[in-house]
Amino acid sequence: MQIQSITMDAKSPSKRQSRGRNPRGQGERLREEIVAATLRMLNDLGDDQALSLRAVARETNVAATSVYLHFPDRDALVLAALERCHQNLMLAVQQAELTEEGPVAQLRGRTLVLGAWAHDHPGLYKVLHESTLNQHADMRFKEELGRTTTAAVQRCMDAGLAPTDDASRVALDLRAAVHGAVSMRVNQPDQPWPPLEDQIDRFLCKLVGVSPAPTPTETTGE
Amino acid sequence: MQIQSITMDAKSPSKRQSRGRNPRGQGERLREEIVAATLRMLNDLGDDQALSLRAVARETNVAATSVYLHFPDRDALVLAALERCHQNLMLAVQQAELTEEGPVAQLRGRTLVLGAWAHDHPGLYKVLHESTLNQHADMRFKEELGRTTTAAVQRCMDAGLAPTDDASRVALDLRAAVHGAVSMRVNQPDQPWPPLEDQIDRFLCKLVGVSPAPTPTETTGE
DNA sequence: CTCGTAAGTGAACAGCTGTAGCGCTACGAC
DNA sequence: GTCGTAGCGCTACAGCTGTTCACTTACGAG
Repeated sequence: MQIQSITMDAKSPSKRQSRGRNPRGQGERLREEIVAATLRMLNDLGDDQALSLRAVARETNVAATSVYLHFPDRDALVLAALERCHQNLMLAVQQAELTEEGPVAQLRGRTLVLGAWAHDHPGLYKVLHESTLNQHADMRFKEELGRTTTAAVQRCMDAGLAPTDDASRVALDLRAAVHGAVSMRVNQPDQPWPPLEDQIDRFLCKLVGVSPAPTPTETTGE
Repeated sequence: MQIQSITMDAKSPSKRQSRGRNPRGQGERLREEIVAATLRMLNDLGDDQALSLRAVARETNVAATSVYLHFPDRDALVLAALERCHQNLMLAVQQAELTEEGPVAQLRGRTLVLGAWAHDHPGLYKVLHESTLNQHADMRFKEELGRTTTAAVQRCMDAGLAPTDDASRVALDLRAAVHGAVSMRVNQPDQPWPPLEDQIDRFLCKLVGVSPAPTPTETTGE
């Protein structure tokens, strides 16, 4: 039903502020603007296939062909944006890990921040983890998330704060559960979901076997 | 100026088998064929936005305009197909539930079948649960899945086979975890995932608190 | 056989898309 | 002041899309 042909050309009245060209040697700045616009639009759309190179160019106040000065084609643009996007996410997660003390609080912190990030950037979360790009493009950079999660779980086990087990398997279970909880909320934002924090704490408790911070009941002393 | 009627559509060699029109009163049969083609293509694409009405018409060997005899517009077509798709899924789940005995086996059976269905129809699973249609269209028919899952969990609790708790909350946790596990596999099919069955059994055990059938290790003697 | 009508077509409109090739223009070293 | 070139724009092509309207064909009741 949605009409998306709003005739946004608007060529006559407020055509384009021409954006002023960058000074010599600073041509790479346009690349940054394009990536930023791409991320904004991908977040709004929640689907990479729906993003057109021309729309990105319009949003950047630039001719469509100027995008080709920095990216060989549309797919390369989207991929570059997603790689930057993933970097941002990993940075947030790592920062959360650094500000917490103790392996359990660190695992909990990084997981909560991941949930919060998804809540703040639902469209990007969708594109990053649920777009068909995952099947057709090389997104190996995403493996980092799996590795660091496993490491965080392993640290809990090493400290005796979680029952020793196959850390990568436990981490996978946790990741799946959290991704599922986040995905449901991202895809059906109007549903009356209970607090994500509580759900994550339950997953940490039941799947990993740690007792999340506030009430530090001892684990079974061994 | 330019004459643009050069395209010609490849009319001569292998255009269309004409499909033969339906007998009087059987016009609804085309509707079935169109829905079936839509589901096939959605499963291949894994994204509703990528499906074009014209492509569906081509796949059905029918003129594009003939689709409008049965659906008011493209979105209505996709929605009708997804509703049928959901019916099929629910049918499979309910059948699995009927062939099992005992609340735990039933809960396990329905969950495993859901996972198997997603494995067999990855694209449809994506469209059904992860497409942007969820945000823009009315897909309330999906609520059925939540209700029946909660009911299945409740039956386990009532039978004393799972610790009594808020059944809808436990069911939501289970659903989230399973959806996450399935979603990761569907979106990155080339990753080396461990068996889904085992993961589901762990979720049933750790999140719901039941002990899945085959190896009947006793619950902690009480 | 006649003929209303159910079933399906064809052409056209207005818009969108990715991409190629060539053209411009203003900055800044000289 | 000159002038190479970095930084970007314009036009065009070939193709796709959803949707509308007028049109045809063939079935089957009478």
